[in-house]
Amino acid sequence: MAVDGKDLLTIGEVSDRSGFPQSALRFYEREGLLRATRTAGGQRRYERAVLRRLAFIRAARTIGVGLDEVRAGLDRLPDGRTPTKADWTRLSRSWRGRLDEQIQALQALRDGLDSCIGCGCLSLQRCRLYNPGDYVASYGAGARLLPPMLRRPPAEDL
Amino acid sequence: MAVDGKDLLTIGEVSDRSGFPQSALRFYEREGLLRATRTAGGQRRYERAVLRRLAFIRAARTIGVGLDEVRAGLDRLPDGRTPTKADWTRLSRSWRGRLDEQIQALQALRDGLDSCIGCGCLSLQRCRLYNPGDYVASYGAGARLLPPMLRRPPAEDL
DNA sequence: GTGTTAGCTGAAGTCAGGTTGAGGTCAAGA
DNA sequence: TCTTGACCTCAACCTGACTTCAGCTAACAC
Repeated sequence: MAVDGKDLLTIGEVSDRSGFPQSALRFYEREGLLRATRTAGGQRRYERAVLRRLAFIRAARTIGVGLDEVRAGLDRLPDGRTPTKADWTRLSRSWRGRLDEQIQALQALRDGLDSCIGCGCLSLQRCRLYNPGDYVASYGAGARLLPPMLRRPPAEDL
Repeated sequence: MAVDGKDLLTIGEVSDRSGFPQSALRFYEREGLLRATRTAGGQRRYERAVLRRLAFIRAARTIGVGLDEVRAGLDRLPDGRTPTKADWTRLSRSWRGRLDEQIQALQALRDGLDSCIGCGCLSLQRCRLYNPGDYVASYGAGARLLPPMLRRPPAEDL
């Protein structure tokens, strides 16, 4: 494990410590989100800093940031030196506003639903749930507001 | 349009009035969410009630309900008679709780982010953003909390 | 040196929720 | 009747984020 004093990690170790499957780590490397050195035999060896990078990726994915954007963020990290806390903080600060927007969008939806429950309208013209606001509507018909991970199994009382 | 007094709608009319592309209407029919009668020549003719059904589908999709679950909901509508407002209300009431849960999950995420910003930690062990609560975590690694439609283009200050 | 476990690649598959295209048919107005 | 726009089917394709598989090699413990 501790090889020539450099303490590099195998893909299995990175997988165990980060929780990402090895397949995802290889995928992220292909996609340019991670880098790894190789042994003479071609196996990946990761620096410890990759764990922080993966933490960033996990956090970004959790709030719905796409990989393209994650890559863009990671690409702005300083090239030569190991990123500092301040670098990571700068990166994550912009998510706060994004999350706020997402919460507001959902709350608007809920309010719309409240105005529908009881009237049973779901009117094509008037219902706020059917005709969400501009922000939501601008993404076009059929778009998904919420992802699989927040979906529950069908409610019994439906 | 008004054929033998029954006032059936063509797929084009349903598309125009509902906002769903014709391709989606055909897809929903294949998936068992809609039904249509056919003309002698095989063209679809829809009853007006399909518009309300589509309103339900649109609303459900907007809050992130998958088609499987939408179908399950629609299947519970009374078979013989035209659904009443009360039927639709019953169907949509259960979404309220779901939306509340979704909003709470996002708020928890935001609070976690707040505790991270400034410390720049993103610690694998401690960071709440990296290790979201049980509800979220139970959906497994790599899951997406938020969908494309709530994603903004990359922020300039990232 | 041998066995076991871990790792490699590239291609293909998965899932949802549809869209797109080719090639052909129907319905309605002039 | 003719024409033109609307409609039909079936199969293939799309996006995003990965996973899975087959067939093979590396690393390490004994």
